[in-house]
Amino acid sequence: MFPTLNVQMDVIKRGVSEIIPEEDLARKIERSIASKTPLNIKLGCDPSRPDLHLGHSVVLRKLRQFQELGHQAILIIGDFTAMIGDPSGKSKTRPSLTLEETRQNGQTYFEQATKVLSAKNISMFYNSEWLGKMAFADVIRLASKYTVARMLERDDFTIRYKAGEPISIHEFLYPLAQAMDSVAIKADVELGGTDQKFNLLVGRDLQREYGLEPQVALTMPILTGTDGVEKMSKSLDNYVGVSDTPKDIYGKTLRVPDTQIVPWFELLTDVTNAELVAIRKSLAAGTNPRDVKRRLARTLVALYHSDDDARAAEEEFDRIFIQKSVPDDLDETTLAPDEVPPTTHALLSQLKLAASNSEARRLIEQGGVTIDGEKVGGIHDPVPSKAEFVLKVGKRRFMKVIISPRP
RNA sequence: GGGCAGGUAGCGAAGCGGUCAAACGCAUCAGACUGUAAAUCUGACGGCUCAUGCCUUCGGAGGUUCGAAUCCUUCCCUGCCCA
Repeated sequence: MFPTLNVQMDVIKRGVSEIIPEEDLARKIERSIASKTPLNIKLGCDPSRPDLHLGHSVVLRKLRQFQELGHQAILIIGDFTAMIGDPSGKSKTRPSLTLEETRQNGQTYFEQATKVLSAKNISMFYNSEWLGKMAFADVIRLASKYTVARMLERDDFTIRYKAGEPISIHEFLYPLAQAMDSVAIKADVELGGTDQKFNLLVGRDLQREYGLEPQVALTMPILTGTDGVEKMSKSLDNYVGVSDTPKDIYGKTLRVPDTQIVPWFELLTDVTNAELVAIRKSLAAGTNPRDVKRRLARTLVALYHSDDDARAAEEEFDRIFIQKSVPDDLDETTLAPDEVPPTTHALLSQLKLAASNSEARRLIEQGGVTIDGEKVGGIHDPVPSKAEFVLKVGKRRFMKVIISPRP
């Protein structure tokens, strides 16, 4: 029923950052095999940001591998914490959500997560189920099980404390709340990014406190975003969304710096370890990284869409960037003749291709605007008197403008 | 509760009565180069304007002044020290 220990460990260890402690994991797996009982593999999800990107997929893919080995995936939607609003990571306080919003986001999250996860061996819980029932006395009891000094060990807190940045009391409660989730569902393994290490370890401590066997903490590397520097995140706009169109996945992937090719292959695709070695070798031997990256981009599109989409995305990309032609499926706008402004400059802001008139002026002055391939020379240039034309703004914003009377 | 230091454009950070739409760095956008890049170079980077210029910004609200991001009052927020 379950693969052997060695087979399982091989699969599980690929790409991971740390398994703490590894012996415990081996022991749990052995027992699972012997008793024919799947392990509970926990993953906490933040419903305040339900748009999943490839960064999330790193951990989700690991969870999927556990599923394929026959174990039980348990998604915990952190609706309770989202309702309070977590300001951690200093800057802005996240908006608090209503119960309905968290449910809705949770549903969205689930839908997107299942693009990666298997529909079998999966269950989902909202942590308000147990956290919402705790009385203040329970919370105090919970808080008494951990000390300030140990909390401050967390890297994030240490840094902020030293830098004189604010840390709210309730931020100390988040790791404890997350740990309570592990207690509630009796997690055997909890997955997370390396930035979750502390929280995952608190889970171990708390499970012990509550008389359970501690979970194994398994951390995955943080995926670097399309800028090749920062962690992939929506707010930095260096992400590739799992719901992005084939065109976007392909284009964004190709824009990633070459240094990310191997890590992305390792963390985001199913290429075998042997292939990974081969890819490394061929890059070292001087293969044009572009070709390897094209393969990466195709692989990713195929993963979230289909092989056909991958091929189409590549053709489209070549058409736009190599042949400098226009894409296949242009956005179109139809304007009645009396809606057409006198200048291209005005047209840009009217069509929202520029955020403001100043922005439109800048784009034109800097030579970033073309009409049917002809550069727009000045901000007073009139809109061409054609029935339709293609407006290109910057490198990749296109709009087909059709001028015709309203029916 | 008391003392001190702070809150400036997306972020970081100068400025401390006029020459401030506000230096500089990062991020961003456009152009050149290229492999689609990355790196590099050039330019832009509050809004309106062909332009001279005008309008709205320096935590909030008042005030002093011909003139305030800069001074005063007060309120809010943050950090540190003392209690």
